[in-house]
This record gives sequence, C-alpha cells and structure tokens, in this order.
Amino acid sequence: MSKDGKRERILNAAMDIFLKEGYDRATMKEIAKTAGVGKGTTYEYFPSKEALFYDVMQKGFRYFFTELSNAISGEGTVYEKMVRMYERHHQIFRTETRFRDLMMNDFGKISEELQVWLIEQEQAMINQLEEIVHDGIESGELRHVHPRIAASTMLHSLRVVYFYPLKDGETLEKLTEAQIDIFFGGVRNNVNRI
Amino acid sequence: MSKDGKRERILNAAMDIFLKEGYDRATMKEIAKTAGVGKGTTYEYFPSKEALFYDVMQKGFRYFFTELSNAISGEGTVYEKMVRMYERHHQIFRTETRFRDLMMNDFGKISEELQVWLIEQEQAMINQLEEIVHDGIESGELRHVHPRIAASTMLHSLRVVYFYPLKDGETLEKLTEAQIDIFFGGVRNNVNRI
Amino acid sequence: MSKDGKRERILNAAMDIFLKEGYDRATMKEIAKTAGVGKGTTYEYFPSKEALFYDVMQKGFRYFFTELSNAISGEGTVYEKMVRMYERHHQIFRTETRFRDLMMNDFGKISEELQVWLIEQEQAMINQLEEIVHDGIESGELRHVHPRIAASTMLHSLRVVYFYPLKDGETLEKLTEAQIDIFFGGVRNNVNRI
Amino acid sequence: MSKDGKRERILNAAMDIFLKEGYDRATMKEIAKTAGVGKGTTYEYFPSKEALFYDVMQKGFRYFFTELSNAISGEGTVYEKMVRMYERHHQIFRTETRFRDLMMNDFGKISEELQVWLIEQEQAMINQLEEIVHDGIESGELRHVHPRIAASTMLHSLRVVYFYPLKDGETLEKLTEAQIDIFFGGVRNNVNRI
DNA sequence: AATGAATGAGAGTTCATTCAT
DNA sequence: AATGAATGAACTCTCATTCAT
Repeated sequence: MSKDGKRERILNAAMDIFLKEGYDRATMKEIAKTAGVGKGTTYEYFPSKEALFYDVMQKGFRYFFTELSNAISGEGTVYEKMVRMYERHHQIFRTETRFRDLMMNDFGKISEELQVWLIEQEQAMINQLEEIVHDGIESGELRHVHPRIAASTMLHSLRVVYFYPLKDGETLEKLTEAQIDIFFGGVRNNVNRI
Repeated sequence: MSKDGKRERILNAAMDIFLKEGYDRATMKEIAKTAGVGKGTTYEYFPSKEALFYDVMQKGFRYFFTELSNAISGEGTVYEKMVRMYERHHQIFRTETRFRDLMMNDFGKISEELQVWLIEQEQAMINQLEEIVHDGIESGELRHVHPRIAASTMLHSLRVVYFYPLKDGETLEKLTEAQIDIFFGGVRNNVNRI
Repeated sequence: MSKDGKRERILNAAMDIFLKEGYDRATMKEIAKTAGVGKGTTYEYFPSKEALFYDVMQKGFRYFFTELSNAISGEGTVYEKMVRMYERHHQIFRTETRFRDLMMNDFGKISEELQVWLIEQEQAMINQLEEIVHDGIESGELRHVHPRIAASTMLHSLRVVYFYPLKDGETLEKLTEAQIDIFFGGVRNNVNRI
Repeated sequence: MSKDGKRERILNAAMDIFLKEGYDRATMKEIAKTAGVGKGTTYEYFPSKEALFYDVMQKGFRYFFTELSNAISGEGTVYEKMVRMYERHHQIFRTETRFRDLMMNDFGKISEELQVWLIEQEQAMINQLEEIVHDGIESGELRHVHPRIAASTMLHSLRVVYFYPLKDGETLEKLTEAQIDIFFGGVRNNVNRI
C-alpha cells in the first residue's frame, strides 16, 4: 500500500534520463522530477547516483540477456535458433528503443564492478552460443569453423541493425534474412569450385 | 613563430584527455596543462569545450576512415582487400589503442552535427565496401549476397576484436583468419549438399 | 504504560550521540535509533533538535554542578572541602568521560538562553565557593586572599585534569594532591623569608 | 600586484565566520561574501573547507603561543615572567577578542592532524614553563612543588579571565595581581604555623 | 501516541568560461 | 597572442522536519 511502486518509478525515470542524457549529464533532480518524487526520496531507495545507475544497467541488461538466452534455448537447428535470436532481438529494439542507447553509451562511466558483471554476462552468452555452434558442428549442420569466434560473430552481428539505415523497400525481416544468409552461407561463390 | 603548432598540441592533448576521461570528466585545465599552454589559450583556438571535442573526434575518425579506405583501395580480390582492411585495422588498434574507446564511448555526448557527419562517414565507407562486394559478385568471386548488408557486416565485424578475449595460443592473426573464413565460407556445412 | 520512560530514553540517547558527534553532526535519526523509538517520536517529546540539545545540556550540567555542590557542602575545613570536590570531580570524569567533551565543545552551538543559564549556574557555584573561602579566611585557615578570585581559581583548576597527560608513575590522586598543594601553599619559597 | 592579499582576506573572513558560527555552521558562501570574493575563489586558495579551517586555526594559535612564549623568555624571576605572561595574555584578549572563542570552541571538529599539532604546541608551552619553574626551585625562588603541575596550573589559570565577570571597581590588572598572588603565596594562612 | 516515508533547503565542491593584464 | 585568477551556475548528497497512517 505504502509501496505504490515508488522504487520502480524512480528506476524507470532513471533509465529514461540516463539514456537521454548519459550518466554524467543526468541529474538526480531531473530523475526525481520525472519520477514524480522529491529529490531526497531517490536517496531513500538508492544510496547514490552511481548505485542507481548500477541498478538501472543491471535491470536493462539482465532483461536483454535473458531474452536472448531464452530465444536460443530449446529445440531446433542452429539455423532456427539464430533466427529466433534475431527475431527476439529485433522485437526488443523495436518496442524498447532505449536499449540500443543503453548498450552503446556510457561504458566508460560504469563502475569497475558493473563492467566486470557485464563482461561476465556477455561471456556467458557467448558460451551458450559456442555450445550451440559446437553441437551444430557435431551434428554435421555446420562445418568445422572456430566455435568461439563463430559464436562471437553471431552475437555481435546483432549490432549491425543499430547502424543499418533501411532503404526503400527494405525491412527488418529482409535485413535479418540477408544477415543470416551471409553468416550461414558465407559470401564466397562455391559453385565454380566443384 | 606564433604558430608553432600550438593548435595541434592542444588537439593532441585533448584527444589524450578525452580518451582517458571521457567528455564530461575531461577538464579544460588538464587539457591545457597537457598541451603545455595556459588555460585561456585553448579558448584562442577553440571557442568551447564542445567545439574542441568536435574537432578531436573529426580528426580521429577522419584518420580512421582514411586508413581503412586506403586499405581496400587498389588492386586485388575482395578477399585480399578484406585481409588488408583487417590488417590495417588491427595495426591501428594495436598502436593507437585509444581509438577503441573513441569509437565505443561518448556517442551520446557528441553534437547532433557531429553525429550526422559520423554517420555520413560510415555510410561512405559502407558505400565503398558495397561497390567492392558488387564487383566481387560480378567477377564471380562472390555469390549473390545482398551487397549492402554484406558490406555492413564486413565493417562491423571489425568490432568483434574489441570484445574477444584471446585465449591461450590464440593470436590476433588467427582471430582475423577465422573471422574472414567465416565471412567468406559461412558456417553451413555444404559437403553433404553436393 | 505510554509513559515507559520514553522521554528519558530519548534524552539519554541524545546525550550519547551529541557527545560522540557534536551538535551539528548528530542526527535525529541516529538519536531515535539509539533510543529505540521512531524518528517522529522524538518530535512528540521535544519540539526541535535545538530544544532537545538544550534539555540534554541542562540535565548534564545540573548533575555536574549538583555533585560538586554537594561535595563542598557539609562540615570540614576549606582544605577538606576542596579535596572532596576534586575527588567527586575525578569520579565523575572517570565514570562519565563524556562530560569532559560536553564541557569543552559545542559552546558556540548552544542558544543564548542556555549560555545565560550556564553562566548563572557557574556563578552560583563560584558564589558557594566564595562563601567557603570567606569563612576560611574568617576562621584563620586561609590568609587574606581575594575570595572571589580564589573561588574562581579553585573551580577552574579542576580543568587542568582535562589536559594533563599523566606520565609514568603519576596518578590522578597524585595530580590532585600536587594541585591542592600548590593552591594552598603557593609556589613561593617562604622558608628564607622568616 | 595581482596578489592584493586575497588569500589574507579570505583567511580573515574565515576566522570571523568560523568564530561567529562554529565550524559546521560556517558556510563557504558566507566566508567568500565576507572576504568580498566569489565562492569559487576560496577554492583557488584553499583546497577545502577543512583545509581553510586548519590554516585559520594554525595562524591563530601560532600567534597566541608565540606571544606567550616571548613573554616568558628573557631575564627575570619566575614572578616577573608570570606577570609578563599575564599582561601579554590580557593584551591579546582585549585587542583580539576573537581568540577567546577560537580557543573555546570546535575542539571536536578539528582534524586529527590539527589536534595533534595543537597538543604539541601546548605541551611545548608547558615544557618551557616547567623549565622556568625548575630553575625557580633551583634558585630558591620557589619551594619544592611539582614543576610540571605548577607549569600546567600556570598556563591554565590564564583561562580564568575568560569566565570571570569583573565587578564594580575590579580591573583586569587587579584580577591579575590577585591571581598571581594566589599562585605564588597559596591560600593557606601560614602565620599561625610558625 | 507512534511512526517512517517523503521532502526541499542548503551544504561543499567543480569547472567552463571570461577578461584584465 | 597568451595567460591564469576569478567567478557562479550547477552538481551530488544530507538531514531536520512534516504528516498521513
């Protein structure tokens, strides 16, 4: 009753402001105002600006990585899993456009502790993908590529979408399809080689 | 005499400090001190901190893109050009490790104008790569992939190196080789298909 | 039932915290927590932090002066009374070390009203001592010194103990003895004078 | 020329405000305003509020102890030296009334470092007085009192003046005379003893 | 009567920018 | 042209006090 989600409101407001302004330019005053609480109230829920940022980032990234992880879990070929990962990724970035910025900015500002946590999360993600690539090679679906580099390439290729400006007639779906096509088939023309 | 490269020294000092501290935490005082000039002097050459940052970023990125552009110019197959691009990229990042951060951080801090300029530069780069991919398809070296997405993938795959933690026995050269192998050959096992 | 000495507990907690932290650094939150009551409850018993401090100081000084006053009341020579005063004073400072700080610090913080009260208390104390000195002179125990200055000197000589660092073999008892010896006998060598 | 004693002005303003308000209540804003400089300017000369306070206290106490030390140096009997010390002390407190407060307040606020320094200064002062007492005993001017306690008593007896409210007809000179009389002759009536 | 969540005034401090020299 | 002393706006954070429950 007394709770009325004030912590959550501050967290959301903080994400808004941090994304709009970046860590250093975001002010506690504006965050509080956006959350509709007094300036001092933010300090009732978070001991400092840095701690608030930490929680915002964790919340954001945990959601992001959990979603991707879920997408590649379960049954299916490597191909199918990659399609699912791309689709989920695109969904997130279409509905939660803020994550794009969250992932691009303020990496230098975040605390050592958070940096470590973030790298761990990313490595865990790559580990999961590496396993999938490994299994794909064993099953004969994939050729003998370097599993970890393939996994790393897969994960980071998601980022292409951040920068690719869709031209007339192009859609996110087509972009995805083309990206996956290149990742799986490569760009080399093998026809003549046979 | 009065020229004595003072502007250049400020620019270099600013790059040092901006990279070390990030935009907001960098101070004009430290930049001036590093450049060996008075604090007021920086304002003789650059009207504001933001303008200085703008020039620093332009200088940095111009160098970066020029080098990549040179690497993929001239004769050779697409494969050879990609190898040259990777090599040049790695050289830059090995000797000028600061660029990594320059490219990863402070994107939110830069002015609208600079953002636009940066995207233009990147698009120009992608255009150049797209042309190369296009020619590669024409010549039969590459299969009929989406030229622009292939170009975009090529460019962004360079970033994998930022995050990939080299394990025992792995080298940047091996990493490059494996990345190019995946990009050209894809991950799919075609053996069974013939 | 509702009484349950809550006021007393707050008062004691406040003394603890004020002595430990000084007026400005003491917080109502910590006082309330130490007293085992809610923060708002302190305001049920004391209208403000300053009022609470006022009451704490009065309580402390009243105790202090009452004890000293009792020590010098009753029968005995001036010498015996001074010994009793010193002994009581040392007892207090040994068991209630906090008083030392209470008397040394935060004089600037206290309200005008309290300052006046404090001076009154001290003057009352000196009046009492002055009477004793006066009687001592009348009885022939003391020579014709200035009664009020002697009284003042007596009272303030108690403070020496605050600053005197006991060396090896020295005790509070010895210090007392030596102080009283000087106060009564003076430092001048009278032997040759006779 | 550019100096124009701004540092000194800040130091003086700080002493004023610290004495008027105490350490915690004194604000840098008011100090700056009193000094007639901008708020930021104080930080050009002193790195922090605490550092400023430190310098203010050192300046004040150094002056105080130097004056007392000078007063008791040179030729003369112990009696004459004590008279000189009292006279100098009274002069200071009559012309620089602020020192009185400087010495009574904020002992709890001062940094560990400054506390140590202050105790050192006081001990040095007592050492000097102890030597004088010692010589006085050797020369036969004084009887065999405890030299260190006598020295300590001498120094602290100066404080009586802070609290003694002069009555009609009483003067600082008379007060001094009476104090010294008691210190040298004691309060005991020796007449009957012979 | 008792509470603690909520608040905002105000603290110390930083630093881009100005400007007299 | 070159400087750095001077500045004040704006930052994070604290805490006495209020008030709905």
